[in-house]
Amino acid sequence: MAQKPSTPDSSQTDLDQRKASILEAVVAEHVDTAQPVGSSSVTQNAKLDVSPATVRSEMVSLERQGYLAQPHTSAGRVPTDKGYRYFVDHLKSGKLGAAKQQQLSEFFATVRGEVEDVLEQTSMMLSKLTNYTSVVLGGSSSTAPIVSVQLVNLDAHHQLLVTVFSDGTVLKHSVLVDFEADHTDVAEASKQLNALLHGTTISDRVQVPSRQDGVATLVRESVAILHAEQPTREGEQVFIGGSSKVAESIDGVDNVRNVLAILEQELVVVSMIEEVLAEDVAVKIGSENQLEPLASCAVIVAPVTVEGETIGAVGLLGPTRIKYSELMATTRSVSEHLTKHFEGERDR
Amino acid sequence: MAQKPSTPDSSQTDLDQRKASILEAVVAEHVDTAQPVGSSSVTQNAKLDVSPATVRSEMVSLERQGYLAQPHTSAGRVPTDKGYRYFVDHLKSGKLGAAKQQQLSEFFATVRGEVEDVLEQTSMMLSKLTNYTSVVLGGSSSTAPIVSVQLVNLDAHHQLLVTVFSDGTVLKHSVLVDFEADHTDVAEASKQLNALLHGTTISDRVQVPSRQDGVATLVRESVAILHAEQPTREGEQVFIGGSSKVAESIDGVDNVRNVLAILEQELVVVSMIEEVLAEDVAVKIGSENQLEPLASCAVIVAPVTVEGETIGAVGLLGPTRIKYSELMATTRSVSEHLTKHFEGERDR
DNA sequence: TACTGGCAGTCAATTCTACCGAGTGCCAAG
DNA sequence: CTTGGCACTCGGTAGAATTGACTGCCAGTA
Repeated sequence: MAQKPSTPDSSQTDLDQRKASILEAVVAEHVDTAQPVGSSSVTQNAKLDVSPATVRSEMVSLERQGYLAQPHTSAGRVPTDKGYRYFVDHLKSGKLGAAKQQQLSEFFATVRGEVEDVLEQTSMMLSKLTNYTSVVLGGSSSTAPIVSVQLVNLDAHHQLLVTVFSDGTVLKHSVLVDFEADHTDVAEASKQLNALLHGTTISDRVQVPSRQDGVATLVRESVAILHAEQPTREGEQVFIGGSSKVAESIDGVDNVRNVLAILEQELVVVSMIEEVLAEDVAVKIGSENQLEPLASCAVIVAPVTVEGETIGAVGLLGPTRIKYSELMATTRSVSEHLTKHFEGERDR
Repeated sequence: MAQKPSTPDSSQTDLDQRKASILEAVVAEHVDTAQPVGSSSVTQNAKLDVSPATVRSEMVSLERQGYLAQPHTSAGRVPTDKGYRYFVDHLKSGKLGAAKQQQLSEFFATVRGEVEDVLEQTSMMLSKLTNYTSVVLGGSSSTAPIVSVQLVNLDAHHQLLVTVFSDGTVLKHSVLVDFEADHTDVAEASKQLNALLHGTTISDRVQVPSRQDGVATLVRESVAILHAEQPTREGEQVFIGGSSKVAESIDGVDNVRNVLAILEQELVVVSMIEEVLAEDVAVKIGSENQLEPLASCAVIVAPVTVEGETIGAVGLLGPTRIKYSELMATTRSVSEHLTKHFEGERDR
């Protein structure tokens, strides 16, 4: 009785038709009710013509394989992370309801302003739309060409480097030098920087003057600082919308506290999202998340891509019992809208 | 028996010595234990040489006057908002513990970087130090003189106005015009703007050209946009540190949710803080807050003032049962440190 | 007159008991 | 392989009893 030869070689990674249906029904109902689901309600909701007893024995098997779990004897079953994973993997990509589609279109038709504002508003909108916490990751150090570079004299030893990119991004950095720079030096350096960098991107390398005078030093320093932007991914912006939803959707004060604490650490959020994207997965369920406090959470992420380059991402954070189909569709749709939005901007 | 002529005319706004001591003891213990406090523990902790019975009758009187409340018969007493208010008003400004003073000094000795970074880090530090949520409000549209103004051509109808202030603040705005502006127009407008605005602040009014050509229009638009900054207080920055602490310190999921929702709305936070500052009060307790969801919260605020002008504020948000003395001292100290920090920067 | 100790009364919180019912596992029959 | 039947388990709920921390009141005392 150790092995069940029900359907040949199907019990390892795949489930037979009926087991799949049962799993699906359990997921659906548990997402809906937040309660463990029993064998009889499965027979009603799944379009299976079998008795509860049959379902029960199947559920025992599903539990052995790790797809379901029992909170305690004489309770119904609850999907495990593995169960959700199977469910998600076998989801035929659902479509977004017309109403929501409409709302999204309206939002993106009316949204205006700086890149940051668009991303922030998107994040808030997404959270309001779904009632979950949203995370929007945007435009790391811009890959757009530089439109203008300017050094501003704060005082003799401190300059401020202000860089404007063609997509409207503005970056600023302190530049410290160990000699006294006067206004004319700074103005001259500014001029040279503009000549040097205008039209380039931060990943382009440029020839810098090697002279040892003040102006040349300023120019070298500034270029170095700008180029240093690239690898560190510093300047990545994170917009979190609806952190209050955490309190609603996650239960257990401790869990809420921990999840909020994670959201506070933007770097952690960035790496979390990047990890999800790196593995080319759109969803991380419960313990699949590296971060232990997220064991009770599901994360859904979709990239925002402009001309083949991933320039950001939009994500949702909720409990594992979440409407995957709908929310995945929403996330994907928002990311597509954003992509279109930014491509539109670029072409103008 | 309707009136108690115990001490002549003292029962209206002020409390006699003993009542004050009792109130203080109740506040102290309730802050500590979160439990209603009974008459006998008051006799032990307050340095009063009276019996519990006496304290009880005094507490009845305090309750009649609205300083204390009973959750139910046969429970101890809890301070009301009015009780806390009295306590706070009669607090001799406490001193900060040496350890915390040390930590603050160290932090401010090592903190570096752009204004935004300093404020953000301060907010995080303050939250970590106190274990409550902190709010740091910073540098509205800078009052510092303008160092440089620049128009950047995004496309024919869209320009980006980048303004750099002497304190390192950078502001950017979209400028839309209904004619086609080419690069030379924009460059010329940029030049004129610099000549016009360099050294002025946004509250200074300047003479703008009245000609109807493109360049003049650009200049007029830009100046108008900058001057519009002042009244709206747009661009006010809010840094919220430790929102996860809300989950710890406020009880009731609904309360947590509501408070978090408020913190999400930055505008609301700004107006809340400004209201506290406007009334020249440092503390708002419970129902004193205009915002209904904050009825269970206390807010402590201190202004950051540079050369007589309020350029920001630092605040703490916690439950009403909070260590007022210590946290007020901490808040004040941080605001002073910030003041010093920015004055130092300005003088450099 | 102001304070005190004593005492009866109140009420939330805790514990316990009993019970219900949803749901299971097992089994023998179809 | 499926099914109905049945005994069993165990969380959740409701009600009763108990506990204990207070209070308010009062009569006695300095």
